[in-house]
This record gives sequence, structure tokens and C-alpha cells, in this order.
Amino acid sequence: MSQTRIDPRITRTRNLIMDAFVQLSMKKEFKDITIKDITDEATVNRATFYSHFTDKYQLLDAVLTEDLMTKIFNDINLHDELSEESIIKIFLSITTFQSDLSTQCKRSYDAFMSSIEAKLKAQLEELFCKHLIKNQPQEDPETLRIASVMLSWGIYGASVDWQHNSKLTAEQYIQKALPPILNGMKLIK
Amino acid sequence: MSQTRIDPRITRTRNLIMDAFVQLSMKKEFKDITIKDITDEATVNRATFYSHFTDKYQLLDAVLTEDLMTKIFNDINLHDELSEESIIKIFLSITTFQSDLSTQCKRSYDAFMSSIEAKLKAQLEELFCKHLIKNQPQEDPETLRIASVMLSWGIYGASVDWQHNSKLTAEQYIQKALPPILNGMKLIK
DNA sequence: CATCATTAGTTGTTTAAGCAACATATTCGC
DNA sequence: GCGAATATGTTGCTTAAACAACTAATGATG
Repeated sequence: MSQTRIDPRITRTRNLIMDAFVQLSMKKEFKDITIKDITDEATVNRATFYSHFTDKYQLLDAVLTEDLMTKIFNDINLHDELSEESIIKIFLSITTFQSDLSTQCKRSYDAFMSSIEAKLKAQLEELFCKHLIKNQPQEDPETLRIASVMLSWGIYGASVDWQHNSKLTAEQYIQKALPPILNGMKLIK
Repeated sequence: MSQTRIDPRITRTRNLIMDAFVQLSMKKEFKDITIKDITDEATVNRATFYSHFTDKYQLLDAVLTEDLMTKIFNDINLHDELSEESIIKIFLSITTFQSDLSTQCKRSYDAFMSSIEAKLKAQLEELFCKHLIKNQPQEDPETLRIASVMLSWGIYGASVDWQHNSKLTAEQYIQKALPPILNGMKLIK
């Protein structure tokens, strides 16, 4: 993975800062969290913060991609097959991720939902694309990429719809949503 | 407390090393734990270990005094009065400490029990002495110190006796042991 | 017993983090 | 609005930790 060995001090303080930020996010709103708050919580010098992140927005960015979103995809990347089961897993991961976010963090994070959405979809797209290319190497790559785009938007859209409009449980919802997804993937096959 | 501000890096890596050692103690015997095991677990460079401790014996020493024993005395030092209640608390703390040690650590720690015993008694003595001097400043200090020695040995001896010879619970045992202790302190008053 | 391997310490050099001081920039109370 | 306090970046210097390379010691294996 990482070709050039990373100094353990770097990952350590980076994690300290990110963990401190996650902790503070549970207590305060994003706008009320200062750099000093973060570095105090992390027991790291304030100047050191700036050798890792330019500002707290970039930190939020890193936390979202590295810390929270990897939790979603860690389970899934292991499975080589994009089975019905893994689709279900992905959907449930997204919904729990979203509810985690709303309980763990304070209000002001609504402002970042669009950024989070974009990141999530990008990750989903990459995941789908990787699997499609692996299973259908003869197919035109651009075709597969476009299919991945639609699948990622579709499944994410479903999670948003579930959150806002549905009375079903997430498990029930995904059962109803499965056919179009699987058919969509079949079309490509 | 600490007059000269301590570099946070020092306490951080020191804690990393000590925590790693405690973790390993639950899995391995002391004799089987290498410096490399410790530093790997702590994600600290092996050379760094030696700028904190000369060897693993000194580390064990530090862990026992700073890490484990402070847990015992933290609750108690808050109370200014050496009441019946706090005596009971001390006794129960000692017994739970001893059983924690035997469950958390592997066999080979028997070899260090004498050292642990000495440390515990020294701490107890200091605790008693501090309280006696505070409450009876007119009394000869050496008299109070000797009383502290006897109290610490007595109460520790009781815990050893409880462990080996008694069928009572620790709570029942200390109830029976209380009169001599309290009388001993009264003699001084 | 010799050999190979692992561990224990040590040392010199490089790098990341701590620290203090500084110049903006925001925010807050009046 | 204005001044004081607080937050934000930045910089030069110091120190702790990482790293690599080495010797010595302990230990296992044939």
C-alpha cells in the first residue's frame, strides 16, 4: 500500500488530532470548535496542527473520508463478489452511517452534507467500477464507469428517500429496492 | 506539582510504553516479554525505550507504582479524615488490587510480589503518616511514623491473611479487623 | 561445541513535534 | 463604532523521537 515508510510520529499525531476532533464534534458544533480546542484535546502543540492540516475544514474532510467512511467500506471490500448480500450490506452501512452522523455530531453538519454526499457517492462509484471491471474485463471501460455512476447515485438516492419518505425499516426498504439494482447490473452483463 | 513543565512528548511516549507493557502482561509472562514486543505494541522506536527506562525491570517498577498503585490511592487521598469508612476502603482496595494482579498478569509475577508488597506498604505508611501528622501536629513525628509503619504492616498483613487463610468475604473480614486498627490509632490520640 | 538467529544495548544523524514570539484577523462587550 | 480579548496563521529555534547501523550477549539447533 504505502510505498515510502511513514514516520510513526506523523500517523500518531494525525490520529490524535482527528480523534480529538471527533470527540469535540460530539459536544460542540463545528463552528464553535477552535483549533486550540482541538490541539488541547489532542495534547498536541497548536503549531503542529498546521503541519498536518491547513484548517479545520480540511480536517473535517480527512475525518469524513478516512475515519468514518472507511468504516463503511472496510467490511465490503473484502468480498470479491458483488452479491445481493453485499448490496444489502452497502445500503445498510450508508443508512447507519447517516444516522451515526446525525446523533454524533451537532446541527451545523447539515452544511457539509452535500460534501459528504459527494464523497460517499465517489467511493461507491469506485467500488462498483472496480468490481464491474474485474468481472467484465471485455466490456468498454467507459460503459462500466457510467453504469457505476448510475448505481452509486441510485443507491445513495434510495438511502435519502428512505430517510425522508419511508416508514419501512432499512432492511425492508432495501429488499424492495434490490430488483432495479440487480437488473441494472444484469443489463451490463 | 510539577515545577518544570514537562514536554508532552515525554509523557505521551512514556504512557504508550507503559500501556503497551500492561497489555502484553495480560497475554505473556514477564520473562517472555522482550523490549521489541513492548516498543512494537507501543508503536515506538526501540531506541526510544532506553531514553525512558534502563530495562524492563525498571518499567515494571514504574508501572506498579504509577499505574496500578495510584488507582488504589486516588480515591482515598481525597478524604481528609481517616475514618472507619476510609480504612475499609483501603483494605478493600488492597484485596481487589491483589486479585486484579493475579488475573491480569501471568504466573511469573509471583517473583515480584515482595517488591510489590514493599511498595504498597511504603505507600500505606506515607498515607497514614500524612494523616496522623495533620491531625496531631503536636505529637512527636517519629512516634507517628512508627505508628504508621505498624498500621501499614498490620493492614497489609491482614490482606495477606485474608487471601490465604480466611473463608470470609473481604467485607466481613475487615469488619473483624477494624477494632485493633482503630484502637491502635486511638492509643496515639 | 559451533553456528545461526534473535535480543539487548548504544551511537550519530535526521526529522517531527514542542515552544515562544510575532503579526493579522475575529469576535465580543461597552 | 472602538478597544480588548481571543483565534488564526507563521517562523526560528530547541528537543524528543525515529532510524539505521553497529557490537555484545543470550539462546536455540544441528
